[in-house]
Amino acid sequence: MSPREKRERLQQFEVLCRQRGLAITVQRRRILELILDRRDHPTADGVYELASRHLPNISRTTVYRVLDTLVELGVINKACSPGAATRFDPVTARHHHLLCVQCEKLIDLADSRVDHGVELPEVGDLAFQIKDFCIQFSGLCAACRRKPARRGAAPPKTDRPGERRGQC
Amino acid sequence: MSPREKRERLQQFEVLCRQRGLAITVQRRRILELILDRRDHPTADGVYELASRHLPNISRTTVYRVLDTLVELGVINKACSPGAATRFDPVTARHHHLLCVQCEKLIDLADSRVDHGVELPEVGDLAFQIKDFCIQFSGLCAACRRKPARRGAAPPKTDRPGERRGQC
DNA sequence: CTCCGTGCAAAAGGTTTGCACTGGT
DNA sequence: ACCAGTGCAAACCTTTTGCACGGAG
Repeated sequence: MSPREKRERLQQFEVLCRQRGLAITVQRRRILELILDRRDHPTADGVYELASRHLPNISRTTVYRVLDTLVELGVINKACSPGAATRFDPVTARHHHLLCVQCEKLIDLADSRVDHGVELPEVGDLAFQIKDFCIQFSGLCAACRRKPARRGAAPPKTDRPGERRGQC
Repeated sequence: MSPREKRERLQQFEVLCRQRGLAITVQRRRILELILDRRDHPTADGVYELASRHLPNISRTTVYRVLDTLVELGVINKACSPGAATRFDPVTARHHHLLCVQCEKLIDLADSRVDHGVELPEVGDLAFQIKDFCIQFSGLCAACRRKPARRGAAPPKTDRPGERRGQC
């Protein structure tokens, strides 16, 4: 990530913290910086490794908690693992998923019109051989739309379209 | 799933087992049946719960092993969790992922042309409010294309396109 | 009859929680 | 000075592994 973009992201992070009354601690700042420098989707443990170099006394617990916070602020995203445990799907034909970002319910979507427009990307330079794809739509399920908010989460903001909430 | 389709799937399962010299055990058959009846993406533990009703002495270990086997046979799919641990992504703008089904490397794909064709599905009946989406392309990364196969996996079959290998 | 598959127990990750102390605000 | 945030340890949950027995081929 470019130094300029990185600076902007850090600034955005501080603004969000102040908005929500969250402290801007060394740990939060440093961990965010570390992740912004990465393009390889580190695991929590990987982040801990990296963070340890800068903050020798940091604990894994803190790393987990900070990552959670950063995800809630929306400055980073979780990749994969909507729930803790792996889930299994009897449908092996191509289909897509609706993931509720609140209760993490996973719903099959058998609408084949959806993916007709998807063109396989050109990945010649990556030498990646694509075999299939799956689209994950994220949002709120019927039940969660009725419930106002979840514990500890931000107050219900206006739903700016384009705002990123899902994880993938 | 319709009784007819279910019967077909079970038959396909038995054929695949015989092809690969795998035993058709009560546990494998029953667990497959259970999952075919579900549309709610049960976790391994959920499957264990269900299976326990029919096979009181079954162990969690077996459930895990059977699920693995069924996924390798291709009669069910894993949903989510390419790796054991959650991974974090500094990129919060919409982008997509290339997932290597062998080494489980996750690569960002910033090709916005890809998703221009995606039309949001009609989910009025589900009352699901879609906020965003993410496409996961699965296949083989450059490194794994060079390596022949992985431990214990099926021998390198011809790559029929349309064959489903990825998990999502 | 021969192994593959199972069950049990124990270990190995990954993540969360309770509690006391420390450092931002 | 107050309280959110941290560090430590222990608990917890999910998954994997080693080993001996039993049943499918």
